[in-house]
Amino acid sequence: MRRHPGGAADFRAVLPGHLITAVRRRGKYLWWALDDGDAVIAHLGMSGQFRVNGSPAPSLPPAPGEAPSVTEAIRHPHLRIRFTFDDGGPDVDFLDQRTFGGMSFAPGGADLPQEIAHIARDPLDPDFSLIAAVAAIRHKHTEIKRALLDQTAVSGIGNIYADEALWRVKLHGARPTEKLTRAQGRAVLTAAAEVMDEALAQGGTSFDALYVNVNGASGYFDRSLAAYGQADRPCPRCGTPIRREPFMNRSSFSCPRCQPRPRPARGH
DNA sequence: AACCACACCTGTTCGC
DNA sequence: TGCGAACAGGTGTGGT
Repeated sequence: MRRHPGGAADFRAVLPGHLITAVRRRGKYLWWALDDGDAVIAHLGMSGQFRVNGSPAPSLPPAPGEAPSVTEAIRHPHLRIRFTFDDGGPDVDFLDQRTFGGMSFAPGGADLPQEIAHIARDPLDPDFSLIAAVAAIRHKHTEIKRALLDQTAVSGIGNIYADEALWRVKLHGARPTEKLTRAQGRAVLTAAAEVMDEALAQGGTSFDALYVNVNGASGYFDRSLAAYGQADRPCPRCGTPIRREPFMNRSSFSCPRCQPRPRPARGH
């Protein structure tokens, strides 16, 4: 509840009596649209997950002094919020190990919460405009990978899918956006959409208990990654060992041969 | 206005 | 064996 004004007590107080009428997303944000026009926003951050109660998870006894939960259901060490419904449906749990994720209540936010309005549509959104996204990226004065991670031109792309998309179109992430051709812009965004499509078909990327669907199942797209996390392993295209470079306090992975660094811009 | 470094987090792995 | 450092990374914020 770090971002919810009023904190946990207020969040708990405003929810009862609402009916969820739709579930929507914008980039990596999700929200429940409520019948009176309000919304319940969620972002999974790095390690957040929604779980439908009854799905397998490591169990833990109630904390000392705490009564057993009403449902006698899963007590998970990273359980942060439990939603119960009076229509008899299963509980929904919000779990988060590293707490980069969170939830908040957004009055009037059913269509699009104002705190999310700056997030662009993602490539899988039915209303995504490739033309507009390419124009927005080329308009920026930065490097292509930074533009991909910045969610205001195109959303939904994180460190993994940025590296995979750049590898597919043979571009180094340090390429300046203002010198990117429209064709290159279209190509990298199309590649990003394809990577995300393929990853979704396999249930997501990480084979790890942190990254699961509402039923607790993990994906296995990590076996298909060409560049990300593949340092010193051969590029699937040319065999050159994949390189790892520090980038914004994290890492970038690329093929030194397929994705040569751009020449440093020369002053005149 | 636009861009960028940084804080926020916890659990795991690595090096000494 | 033990301990601290490094690492994983999305986003809001404050500084430039």
